[in-house]
Amino acid sequence: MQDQLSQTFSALADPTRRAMLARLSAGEANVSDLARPFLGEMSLPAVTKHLQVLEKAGLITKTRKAQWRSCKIKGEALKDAADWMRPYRVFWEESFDRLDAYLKTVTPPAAPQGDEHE
Amino acid sequence: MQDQLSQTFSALADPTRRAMLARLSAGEANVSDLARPFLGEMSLPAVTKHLQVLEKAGLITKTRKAQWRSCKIKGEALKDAADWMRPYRVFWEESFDRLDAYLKTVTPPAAPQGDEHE
DNA sequence: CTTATATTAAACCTATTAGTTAATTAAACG
DNA sequence: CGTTTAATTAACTAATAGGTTTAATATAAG
Repeated sequence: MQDQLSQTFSALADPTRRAMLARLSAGEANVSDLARPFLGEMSLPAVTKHLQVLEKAGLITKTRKAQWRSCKIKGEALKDAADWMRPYRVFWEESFDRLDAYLKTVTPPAAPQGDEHE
Repeated sequence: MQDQLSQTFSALADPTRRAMLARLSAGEANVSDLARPFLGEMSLPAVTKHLQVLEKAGLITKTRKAQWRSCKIKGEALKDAADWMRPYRVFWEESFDRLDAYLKTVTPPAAPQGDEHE
């Protein structure tokens, strides 16, 4: 079994599943509701599988109401993923240019002439 | 070929690749440097492949210096991933409980956008 | 009890992924 | 030139992902 973070990123690496999360961000929905936009492109069992991936990744929870399963976003796994990303913000923010210049003084690029590295 | 965001999340869904990015956040490094911590667990070609995944996902760039390839983090793809996540913050912040109660009574004003579905 | 509805499970197929080893390219250097 | 060093490509394998269709389960409703 994969580590939690890998499972989370893996679950997010599919446009169908991201669309499902987007739908769920508007509120709970059962499987049929979530399936509707995709039934032209894939079968219901395929939708079930996508939801199982989301559930195993901890991105949603399902609760049973009669014969319907109501799905709901669960924030923790998303938080863990966002937390992992946070330290990398410096690489896309304006401060990056200064950081980049700094890193070039601390870790100089390999010199062309037989300069050994570490 | 997958959409950009899926490729990015997919690239992040592996602990080896995340460790490589972590190493690169400390500054540029060539393939051998990046490989060193993993050579007990996997071969050099395996490392090359991981770096190719990161490069295709736009998470790093490689520049050639003599016979070394210097790898460097490229922020944009990470930014796109972080941007996708941002609207979901409400689901793991303290305000969530109140927001959740609110969502149950009303159609929400600012739902995160789903992907175009190809 | 029977049937309809909502959802999942089982069995299967194909493409992709992550790894391997062996061979190849490319540059630097004696 | 021939060798060493850095890294990639090629060819292969095993496991996983994402889809299918058919069958099963569980609840509600007649």
